[in-house]
Amino acid sequence: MTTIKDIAQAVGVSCTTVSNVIHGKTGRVSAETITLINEAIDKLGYVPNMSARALVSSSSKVIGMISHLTSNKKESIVEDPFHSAFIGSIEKTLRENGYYLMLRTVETTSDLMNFLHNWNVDGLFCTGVFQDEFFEALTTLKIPVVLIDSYVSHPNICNVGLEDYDGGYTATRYLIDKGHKDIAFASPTIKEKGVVYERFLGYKNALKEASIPFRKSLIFEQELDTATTVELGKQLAVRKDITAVFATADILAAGIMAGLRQAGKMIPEDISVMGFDDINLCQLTSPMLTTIHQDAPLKGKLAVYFLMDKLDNKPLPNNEVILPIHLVERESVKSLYN
Amino acid sequence: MTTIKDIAQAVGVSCTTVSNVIHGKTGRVSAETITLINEAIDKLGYVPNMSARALVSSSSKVIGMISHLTSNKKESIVEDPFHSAFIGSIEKTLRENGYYLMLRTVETTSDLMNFLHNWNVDGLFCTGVFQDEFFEALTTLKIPVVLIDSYVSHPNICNVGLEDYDGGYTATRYLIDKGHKDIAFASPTIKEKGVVYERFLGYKNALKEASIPFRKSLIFEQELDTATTVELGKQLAVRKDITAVFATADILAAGIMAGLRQAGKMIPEDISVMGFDDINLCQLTSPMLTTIHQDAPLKGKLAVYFLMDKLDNKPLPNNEVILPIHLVERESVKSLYN
DNA sequence: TTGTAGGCGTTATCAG
DNA sequence: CTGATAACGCCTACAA
Repeated sequence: MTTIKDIAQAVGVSCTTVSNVIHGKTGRVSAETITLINEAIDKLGYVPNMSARALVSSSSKVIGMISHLTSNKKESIVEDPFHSAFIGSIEKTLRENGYYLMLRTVETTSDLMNFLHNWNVDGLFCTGVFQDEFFEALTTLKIPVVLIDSYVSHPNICNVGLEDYDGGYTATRYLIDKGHKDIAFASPTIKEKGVVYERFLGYKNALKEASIPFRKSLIFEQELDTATTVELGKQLAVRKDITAVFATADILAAGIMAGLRQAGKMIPEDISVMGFDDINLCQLTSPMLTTIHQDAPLKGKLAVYFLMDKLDNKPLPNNEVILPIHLVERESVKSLYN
Repeated sequence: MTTIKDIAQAVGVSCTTVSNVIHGKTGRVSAETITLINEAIDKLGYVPNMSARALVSSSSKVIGMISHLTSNKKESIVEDPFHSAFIGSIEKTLRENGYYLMLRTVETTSDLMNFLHNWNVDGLFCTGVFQDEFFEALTTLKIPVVLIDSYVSHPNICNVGLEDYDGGYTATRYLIDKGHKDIAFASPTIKEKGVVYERFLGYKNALKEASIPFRKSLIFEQELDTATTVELGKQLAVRKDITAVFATADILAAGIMAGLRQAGKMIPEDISVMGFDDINLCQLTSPMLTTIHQDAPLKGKLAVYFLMDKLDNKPLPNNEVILPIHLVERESVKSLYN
């Protein structure tokens, strides 16, 4: 392990000078010394020790990506096929900016606090946070926090989100335009201030606009694991009063399609299905899934830019970015007007 | 930030004593002091500063999960739907053992070295490493390295793998038993000492055992992105000399099925398809995909156990774990004997 | 049973 | 232009 001291000795200067050169505080160092030092750094293979830096500067270059494990749910953030798509993007962008990514699952608020203190974490990403005690804790932090896919807002906190309401509206409206009136809404638990809630609102409003009465009996909330979603599909198959299903996630939609098929239904002939996210899966199902597209890598990138700006204390016009969605028409929806 | 010093002052003892209590070196501390210290720790909310510890102890509790970006490929580890499945498992197990996970993509060997030195990284996970300069670098490290899904071995390095040969053999054998003789093999580039190579060997040997001549023209190597895999399916559709396809990854198999279908082929009536991995997707395609199952979370867990043992300097009987595979029969393969 | 002191690698402050 | 020196929080001999 080459240290600053080693470089200093090799060149015959003090640690201070070396440190200054490393940090480009080159104003008061002779050009000659600079090259000498840089050569030594190359030759001896000096690499900064981040722990030492963190210790002395109270900035660690560590960014945490937090997965908040509520209650009994055992799955962590990376297991969600959609979220995992932008973690790669986040790591990349972070790296390009000289930061390091720690993945961490926390169960309680104090788990989080401990983690933060352990490493002097500089900033945080969290997904799927709701209005609860955990969120309250987040707002009290003195480090920048970027929430992804959350509908809780606070002056201390940035949000990177999606036109979820629009997504829900667009999807439902599309089904209505195709002549559907009996449209089921399938999703994980609809929590207030959550993404799903917004999409639900979009669904409801599209219905309302078309003067289609909202029916509670067409709302299906359940977990996203394959077995459950397939089961839901089977359940839906016996309902005579449904011509279309809008699922708020592609994996959910795909599971429903599988269940429907297993129950002998044809898609879209017997029943139409729409998804949300536009993950690869949409092009692999049969029929291919019509869905609402969102750009996961871009989301990750923007989240990082946001965090970087906050870390640089740049004044931000607002603390929210909303990414657009658009509909991708494939084969899983049938027009009733034929 | 409460420090050890604060605790010491609060209780009226020295830092040493506090440190000793924290580390359970309780042999030479009075019971009374111990409780006093523990109370203070609770009350003042002391959390160890890992940077400081790392600095002084040359062990950082940081474990790196390395994604090696070869050449022009831009995708990182977490974007692979299969690999991402066990990162969650790795983080969890690591956390339970007091370690922290840093995700990092490196392009060159020196990227890796820098990262390692930056944080005094205690141990490493890498996936998909081949016999190359990067691997050579790995073998020279003084920290434990656990390779996942790699067929390069070295005394300094641990491997967590799969019965890949067996998987290839079992899949092919299954197809043969169903009466297939013209079996295509689809995979990413077959690199020597890679997982895919082993599966390929299994394929070849199953053929040989059944006295079916190996034909180079039935081997298809390409990228795993959706567009390419679908394209391959279409390509396969026009080949009259193929009755079955064995794909070394479910995403590949699913893409092929989609392409086949788009070209008007029925699965498994016209052509049978087998996958590998048994990800959720297998139950969502139509028909559901017959595949070779492997246990991703277990793989992650075992990888961590391996690393922990190495870090504890436990003598290991051998530096390799091979997880078993088994065939999962679904609907994508047709018997030719009907 | 407990305390003192030195040092890990770095940066910042303040002199020269 | 450059160099001591202290400090960050922690651990570990060694002393007491």
